Amino acid sequence: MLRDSHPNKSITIHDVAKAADVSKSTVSLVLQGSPLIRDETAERVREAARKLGYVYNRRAAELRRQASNTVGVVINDLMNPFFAEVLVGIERRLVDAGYIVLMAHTHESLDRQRKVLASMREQNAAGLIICPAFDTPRTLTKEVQAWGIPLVVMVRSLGAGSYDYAGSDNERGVLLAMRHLLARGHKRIGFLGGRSGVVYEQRLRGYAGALEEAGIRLDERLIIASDPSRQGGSDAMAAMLRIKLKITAAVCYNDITAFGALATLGEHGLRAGTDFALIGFDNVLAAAHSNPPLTTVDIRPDDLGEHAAAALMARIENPQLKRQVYLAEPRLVLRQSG
Amino acid sequence: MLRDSHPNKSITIHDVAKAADVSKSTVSLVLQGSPLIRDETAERVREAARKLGYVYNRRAAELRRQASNTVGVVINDLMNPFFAEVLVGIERRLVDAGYIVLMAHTHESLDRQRKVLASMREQNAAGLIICPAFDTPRTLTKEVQAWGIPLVVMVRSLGAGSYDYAGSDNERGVLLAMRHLLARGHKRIGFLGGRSGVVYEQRLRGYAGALEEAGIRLDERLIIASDPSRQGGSDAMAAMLRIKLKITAAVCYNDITAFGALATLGEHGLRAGTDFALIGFDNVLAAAHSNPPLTTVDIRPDDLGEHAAAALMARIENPQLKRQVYLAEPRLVLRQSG
DNA sequence: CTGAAAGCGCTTACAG
DNA sequence: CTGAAAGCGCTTACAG
Repeated sequence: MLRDSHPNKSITIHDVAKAADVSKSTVSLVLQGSPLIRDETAERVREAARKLGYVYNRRAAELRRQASNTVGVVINDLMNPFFAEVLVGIERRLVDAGYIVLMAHTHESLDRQRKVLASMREQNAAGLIICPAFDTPRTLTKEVQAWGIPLVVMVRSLGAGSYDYAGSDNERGVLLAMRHLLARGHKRIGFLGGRSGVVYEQRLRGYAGALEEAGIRLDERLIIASDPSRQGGSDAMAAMLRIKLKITAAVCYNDITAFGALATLGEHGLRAGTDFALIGFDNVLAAAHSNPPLTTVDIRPDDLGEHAAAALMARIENPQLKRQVYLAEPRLVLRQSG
Repeated sequence: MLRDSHPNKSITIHDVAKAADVSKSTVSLVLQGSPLIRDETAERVREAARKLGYVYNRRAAELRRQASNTVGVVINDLMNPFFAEVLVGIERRLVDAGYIVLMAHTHESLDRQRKVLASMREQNAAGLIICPAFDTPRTLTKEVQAWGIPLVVMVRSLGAGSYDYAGSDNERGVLLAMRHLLARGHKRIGFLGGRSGVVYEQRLRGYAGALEEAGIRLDERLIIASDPSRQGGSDAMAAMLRIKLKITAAVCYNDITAFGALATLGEHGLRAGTDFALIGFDNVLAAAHSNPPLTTVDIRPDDLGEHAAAALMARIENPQLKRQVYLAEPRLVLRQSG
């Protein structure tokens, strides 16, 4: 069987050199497209390489050059389409620039996060993009920087510090959503889902700010915490309906909690947009096709990923760069739910 | 700034050896936990390594050992949560076994697929898991095998051949869904969404088979093709409602097309489960929380990913293994939509 | 324009 | 139990 023979595993520039009757150096130079080599020689070398089925061993080259073209990206919740879309953006930008991505999923496990980070370090990653798991110690950024590896933190800020960051203006996003609801005459507006973490706090701040702006006193009972998941959103909406506080609208922690809320509304014979106004956050692809389509705060997830990647590459290019921060400017997308 | 000094980049076993006053060989042996080294010496070496902040350079080791602990996985549609879940399963299994994953996204682009595959080859991947982009030539498996790289194809079969494969019994899945609908008395059942590809053909075969089993003539007009996306499902459902053929139920190409269909139904004031019976395929996480919750064919996406990973590792261990095929056994999950 | 030599950070026979 | 030497597949001064 072909796969047993590993036919090309043993073919190196040395073999190509012999075949083309030149030195290893010449082969290497040709491979790098160096203008130092005469066209005729170069062609002969390329021909030999082709004929032998030579495969460049990039890792060997990188070892020698003390370089790396792999970037590690660690995601903690790929089941949330938001992160899948961010990842797509990151990957696209990185691959276009000639990098290749080492991807790891932590499932919010600090332990796993620690392990994959160490692993990526051993793999000599040129840089790291990480959305930290919940409860990640803030010292993480300093730690990674001490490793000498360029880092960009995304989505979940890790507090003050001199690390690069790509996220969104969460406070303003919720503020926009709230203003919209307020302008439509809603008085009793809930904040649905989510429970903790910086993102949660920032979004909640937007909620509080909008209320204050409108001169409405914040009623703690209208803030219904839950897991930041579909199930959580579903449960939170059930709780909201149960407490009967004449809530007529809600902004959700994120789109997936909103989807869960939509499901619960449906089970109660209610429809967002007519019986209740519901707004999500993120604008994942699915938001345009939920039932009903979700009004939400758009922070362009894939674009966010691209910015994270761009920041990392800039940092790799120039470690001296001053702190880079990308904050997606939120934009309210009106659809049918609210 | 710390990141500029790359403090550990230069520390090698050579430095550790000097510090511990032993040879490089000894350090290497200690790092590998060899029993050949006296405890006392080993401890001294470990201490020195710790003190110096030594980081193992796995790639150098792999170059020397002609080994690799990275596995490439190429996905073509990460925006479909099905693939995100499959990827999670793959990653989990692989990382648990000590591998690290190189991940690439092709967006159904053959060109990109070719590039990332070549890139993974240069990176000396120990194996490859790929869900081929649409229209991938069937020769791909032979090509990759000729590279000497263990391969498992997932989800989209590439025809007959001696490659390892992880997918699902699509025909039977749809058959189960159809039988359920038929048993509920539906006569005019549509097949919604999707357009081409093996998976499409297999699922359609299940549709046709069930009809035949029930003695119902297949009416081509009830097969409404579309993009295999939410938008496609939405459009397909709109078309289905337009043609007024008294269709009372449908099975969808997959869950995301079903989600789109749900949205269209909602826009028409209809609700799946009462006004129309709708069944999806895949059972992505979101299916449990759509509005209404989606009855669907469960093929346990993350489990499928784990099986793909397991098959690859088995192949890496033993290239002589006979062909491995994992076909997820579909199971109908009854929820509210149908 | 091209070749010989050294070296990237490891491991692995081979001695002793 | 430990060390000296060779080598994995490359690149890069340095000669010529």
